[in-house]
Amino acid sequence: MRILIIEDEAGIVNFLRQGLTEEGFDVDVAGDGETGLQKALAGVYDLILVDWMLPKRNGLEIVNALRSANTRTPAIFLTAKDTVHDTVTGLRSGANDYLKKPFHFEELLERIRVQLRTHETGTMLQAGGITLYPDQHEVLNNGEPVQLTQKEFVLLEYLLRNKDKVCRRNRILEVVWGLDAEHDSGVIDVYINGIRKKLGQPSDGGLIQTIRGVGYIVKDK
Amino acid sequence: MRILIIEDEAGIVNFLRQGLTEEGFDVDVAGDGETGLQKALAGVYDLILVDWMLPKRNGLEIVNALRSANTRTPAIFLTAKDTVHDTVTGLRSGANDYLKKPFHFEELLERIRVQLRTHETGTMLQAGGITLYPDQHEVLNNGEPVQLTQKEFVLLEYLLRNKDKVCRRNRILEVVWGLDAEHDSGVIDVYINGIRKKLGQPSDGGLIQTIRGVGYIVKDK
DNA sequence: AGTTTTCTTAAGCCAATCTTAAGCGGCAGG
DNA sequence: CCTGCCGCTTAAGATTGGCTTAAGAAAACT
Repeated sequence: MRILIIEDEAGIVNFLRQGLTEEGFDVDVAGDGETGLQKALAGVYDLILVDWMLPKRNGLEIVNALRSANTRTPAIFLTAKDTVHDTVTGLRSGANDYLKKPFHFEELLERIRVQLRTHETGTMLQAGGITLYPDQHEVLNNGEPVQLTQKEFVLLEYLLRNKDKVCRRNRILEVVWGLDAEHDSGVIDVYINGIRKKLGQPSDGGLIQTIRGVGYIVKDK
Repeated sequence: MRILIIEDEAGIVNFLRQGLTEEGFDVDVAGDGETGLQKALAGVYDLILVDWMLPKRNGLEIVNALRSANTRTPAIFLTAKDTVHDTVTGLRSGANDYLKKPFHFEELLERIRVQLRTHETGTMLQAGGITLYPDQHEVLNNGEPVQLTQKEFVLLEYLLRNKDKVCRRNRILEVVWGLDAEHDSGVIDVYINGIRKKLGQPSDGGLIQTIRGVGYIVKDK
């Protein structure tokens, strides 16, 4: 998720950048209104945090410009202007939220999540060239859609959710097949084989590696 | 625009009701959590204002229940609980905004407008050449009106609201038929078949795709 | 009450999917 | 170097689950 911060006070920028980066966001910064608007218009961001008072162009102008350019990227005002009139003006300009300084980072984070929630394409799991969308029930192999059966899908999803961790055979049986261990009939092997084939992966040294006597592991790289 | 207020303090209720009515909203009130949730689940409101502390069921439970029932009606918390932790919890439960008492009516009004603005897609649902107007109870297939029965309409509406997401059979049964899962008698298939026919869609690879063992998905594009 | 529409149930059919089983081959320990 | 275990691969049989159709039940309308 890419977030653009349009803010000129270095202290706040650093504070935000560090916190958001730690939370796993890609953060980009613009130090004045002009470059901020340019970047925002590019439309590559999932969310924009914008200060009101800025050099060259103020936050209000930026959000107004964005909306009249039909760009719907969610925008949150982050500003010291704290009168009701300011808030109303900010929101009316097309912003999606308005947070008064000083604010708690936790609250900002949650309000960001609210905005991203409505815009979310859903979570996804990735490893190597594989992307799996649980919500869409879809798997892409280097961008190419791959047709997996239900069991194959569930198995691959389990492996991906435990990326870089060993998945023991009995655990897989339990989770995917709902069987107690010691019922190992070799089903897993059949399905691993099927998945590897459909993904064009070798049975040895590929994305899904065999740990003899233990289980399997998906190694991202 | 219909707004539901779930709040037990008469003073606040009157204050809100009067202000919102003057602004042209249709206002409905529930005085406790139980009836509030019932009304909210009906899905006829455009927005819900909810207090946190309520008789019978608190606001948190209400919003949680709404979201897990897949009802996306925007909800705004309106509460005296003002710690950061409360705010975060409220927003995380699925609410769209969180306003601490005491608040200015002007700000509430603007925040309501923000929610209605972003959710204004409610007037119509589209995918492929299909357009569905929930309010008019009308469906167009490439501009040509299509005659759907009540159940067909509700089912298609549900699928379109969850465009590009898998709709699981048990979820469909629950939402459209009000049945608990494990009552799968094959009704869904009959109706999907009917809808596909009326829309001139193939049973395979068309707009409404079957995900074997899971459910259906409407893929736009 | 009669007629028409809509909803639900049931059953047969077929293809996708799952499971089992068996042969093969490599790796590890003796 | 042999032997047994374990995973790979394949194919055949069993099963599931969705599609389709039709007919009876319920609801809506006249």
